[in-house]
Amino acid sequence: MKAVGRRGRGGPGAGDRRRRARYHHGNLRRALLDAALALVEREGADALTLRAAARRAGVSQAAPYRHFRDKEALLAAVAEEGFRAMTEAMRQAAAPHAGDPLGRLRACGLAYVEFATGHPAHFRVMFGRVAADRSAHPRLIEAAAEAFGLLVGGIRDCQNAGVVRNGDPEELALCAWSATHGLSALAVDGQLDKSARGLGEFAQAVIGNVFL
Amino acid sequence: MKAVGRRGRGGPGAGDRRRRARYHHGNLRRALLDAALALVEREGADALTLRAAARRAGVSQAAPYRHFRDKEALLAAVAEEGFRAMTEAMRQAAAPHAGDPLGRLRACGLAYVEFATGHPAHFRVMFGRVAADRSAHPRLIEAAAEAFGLLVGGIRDCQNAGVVRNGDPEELALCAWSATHGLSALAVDGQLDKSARGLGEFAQAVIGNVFL
DNA sequence: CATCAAATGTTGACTCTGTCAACACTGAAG
DNA sequence: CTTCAGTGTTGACAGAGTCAACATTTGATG
Repeated sequence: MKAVGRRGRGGPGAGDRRRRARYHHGNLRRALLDAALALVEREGADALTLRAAARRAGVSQAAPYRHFRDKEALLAAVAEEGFRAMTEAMRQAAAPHAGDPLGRLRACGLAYVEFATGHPAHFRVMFGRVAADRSAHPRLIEAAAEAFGLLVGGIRDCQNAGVVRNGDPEELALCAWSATHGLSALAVDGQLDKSARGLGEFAQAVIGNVFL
Repeated sequence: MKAVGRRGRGGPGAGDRRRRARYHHGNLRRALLDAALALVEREGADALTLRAAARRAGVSQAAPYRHFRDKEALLAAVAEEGFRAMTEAMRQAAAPHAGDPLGRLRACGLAYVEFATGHPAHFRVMFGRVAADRSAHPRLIEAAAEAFGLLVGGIRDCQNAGVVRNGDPEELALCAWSATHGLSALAVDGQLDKSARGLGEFAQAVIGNVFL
């Protein structure tokens, strides 16, 4: 009698969890996030729907509300994961260049662009409308700040090492960030078709041009 | 007897058009576009709904389908108008600087950023997902190309006049465009709060930094 | 162990949105 | 005047976000 012998939970094809279907999922929040990530990654940002995520996680349509206040909260969480992943990618790209500040910076910028072009839908969620009031999602802000911090720190290191022209670090950083982000955004929006050959080279050129 | 004596067209409060309400609107396409623009401008991109636009134009929910294949087509038209407006703004900003290529370029870049920050929601529509297949909206592509052409042309002029460092023109143009667009996008997404003081100055700095 | 309260899921319902089919009104051409 | 293409209208359907009411677990407490 422990089986939830109703008429099945939801539509057909909701894969059984191997173990007897439990009423409580155990880690629904994480499962919903994974489902949301998968949806964004494979079907685009428009496919990210609370109901679709719930379906994918094998729960009812209202279940997500126990873990996310509303759709905006899910969006924010997805964006946050994106920033963390991008930060990690930048870190790994910079790692081999210990002792070479400029090399690290270039690698970071390249990783930024590659993350964007490699995960366009996710990138769009990260920088899209996400929320009317971003300040309602402090963890999102923190994650974004960490990514930005990597760039700013890299520039500061370059300046300290004397391999970049002088000037207000904050200002130079903003310049570098703008160039990197702009290139990424334009690439993601498909505005750069004509020069489809080597986006990576362009990225290097853009990054290099900013400092010289 | 000419009066359409039914029970009114649609819900209550559909403002009468001063003249006797006509069954045919006369210029619904334009009215819908204006309604859409107003919605985006005053209530954000999320408020842009086919039904809301129809309501605002005083017609039924299905009427828009006589003028736009689907919501995507309306979105594309809104984006197109945005690009045209931005192009016009850049032209007017550059006008006073005849004979001064660098001045023109700076003015264009500044106008680009100002358009973005002055019409954030509209800017988001212009560069958002808009359509899965952008190539289905040739007029949009054309309008966007015209705007970008202004920037690229301005850079070429600077190079011809020798006021910008040498290098592959295409590459430098992309660099300038990326920096300008990136700054705009970051500003619109609210990532630049800490330095909220003078965005205009930053714009100048970014634009100036790219060339030196 | 028995019990109860907090978590966490489920149903069912409401409203809004995009979209379609069927029908109605209008103006212009014949 | 008749007719027809163009343009609007109603009504309906499915899918989405969200909420209220109810069900099932689980863990703390006696």
